[in-house]
Amino acid sequence: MGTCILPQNLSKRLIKELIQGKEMATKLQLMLHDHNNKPLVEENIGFGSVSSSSPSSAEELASKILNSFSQTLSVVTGYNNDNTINNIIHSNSSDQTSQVNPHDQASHCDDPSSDDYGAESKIKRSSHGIKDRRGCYKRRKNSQSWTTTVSTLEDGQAWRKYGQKEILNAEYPRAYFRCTRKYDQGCRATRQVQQIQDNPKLYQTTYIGEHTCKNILKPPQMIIKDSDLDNNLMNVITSTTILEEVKPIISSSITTNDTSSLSDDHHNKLSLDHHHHHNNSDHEIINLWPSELKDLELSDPSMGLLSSSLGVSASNNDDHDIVSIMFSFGDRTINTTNCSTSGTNSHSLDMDEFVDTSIEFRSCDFEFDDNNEFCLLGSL
DNA sequence: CTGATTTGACCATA
DNA sequence: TATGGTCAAATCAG
Repeated sequence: MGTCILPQNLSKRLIKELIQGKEMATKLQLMLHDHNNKPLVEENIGFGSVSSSSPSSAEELASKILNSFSQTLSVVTGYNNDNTINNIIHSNSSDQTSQVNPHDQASHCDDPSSDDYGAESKIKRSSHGIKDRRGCYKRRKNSQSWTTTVSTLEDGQAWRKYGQKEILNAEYPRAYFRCTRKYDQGCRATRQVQQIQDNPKLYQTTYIGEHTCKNILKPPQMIIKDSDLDNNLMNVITSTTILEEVKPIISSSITTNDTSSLSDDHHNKLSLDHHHHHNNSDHEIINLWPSELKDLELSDPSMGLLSSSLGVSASNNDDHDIVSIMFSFGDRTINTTNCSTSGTNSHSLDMDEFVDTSIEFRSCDFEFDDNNEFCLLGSL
């Protein structure tokens, strides 16, 4: 697989929408400010026992939304300028990592009774005289795989380590992980992790196969209807602006032309994941937040990491392009949609789920009028 | 044959 | 008890 390239029309649409999102966030910030000519402050904004860096006011929240838009915009524009996301290497070609395919197997171990991952039947070879079936596996070929360089072993997914091996000409051993749902759900996703020789603080992680289990925590997803985009999409844009806590653990390096955007006052680190999920024939669904965040939230749901994310989705077909951006905070979401059809544009910012006892955004809509001006419908 | 990958049993920990 | 790491052994693949 080659370098991911966002199609130009889609990237333009994406950037445009991000700009509009940024403008909306700016106006939202102003609105919150103008309400009483001073920032609104809520004692309880619904983050539970938030950490010190969680937003403590609607204004701060708006500010962070704005910042997230800015950061995401920087990444998108930077990415599309030179396409240098070096830490994501798509590979279906053969390297030292074996490529695997669930349906392309040949093994003498095709004992029907061994199907469905019955390995956990706990039959002890010693007590039953049954031949040890260790290592009796089905190596797969041509399965989708991708390699990324990360600074942590955590990726938010449930892996179980099943092996470690010294690799020839490599200073560090390679660790093998499988999905914890392998046996109860037959999920065949695996990953391999190996410290990078030149920089042991970084890990080269190779994901092999896709998760087919349902219990893994899934991020918001980008759905690309145009199957032609399959191989050349930048698939994840995640901003962690809101999540100051996770800065130390998110340091997947991203190279863009706009390096300043990655080292601003907020020290925001951005992480790109590449997790394709081909759910059906013509949709590509892409995870939108770094898996590091998922894991962190699992360990401490009060952090609200999963729900503090900027999702960007785009779809593209013959009739129209749709780009939507969704913010969610806890159980509240802001979804912006830009639908362009045959030269007409409409924009809306739906906040119907943005319900909070403190800020009461219930049933209010934001829209762009004919002049493309942002306006508020309903009332706070 | 050799190196890489996976299994299964065992063990540690929460 | 459930979950996950360790590791020797079995097996795959070149």
